[in-house]
Amino acid sequence: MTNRVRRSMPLLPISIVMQLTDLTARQIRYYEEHELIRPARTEGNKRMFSLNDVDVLLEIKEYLDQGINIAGIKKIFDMRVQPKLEMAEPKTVSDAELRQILREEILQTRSHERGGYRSGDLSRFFH
DNA sequence: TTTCTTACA
DNA sequence: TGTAAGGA
Repeated sequence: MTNRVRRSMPLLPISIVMQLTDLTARQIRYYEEHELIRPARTEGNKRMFSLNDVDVLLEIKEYLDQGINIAGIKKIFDMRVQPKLEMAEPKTVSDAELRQILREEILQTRSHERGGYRSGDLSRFFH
């Protein structure tokens, strides 16, 4: 049996994954909704996670700490699976694109966290 | 008891 | 995201 198969084997119930990742059940289910992970289901519809899922969740947590939102994480993960079709200049292009995306996402997140009061001030005059 | 879905705060 | 409700 390959390690690849081993890591993809659904063995953990959500309670264990919660302890392993320090994430709440709510968060884990939320990330599944956004297709960041695809846990298997038992006959009773219970989620069963693989070691692979745990790694992904830990990665998600790190990006979250860095202020990147779900949309940004999705893009990052998509790029990882789809390295890229056309690459005349491999590293150069990929790096530039990744930085570009990360920059946009970070700015987007900041506006979500504290940009509120700015539009709030203006909205008073439109009320 | 644990987990699930849905939905509201 | 947290939490409550109601079912499996």
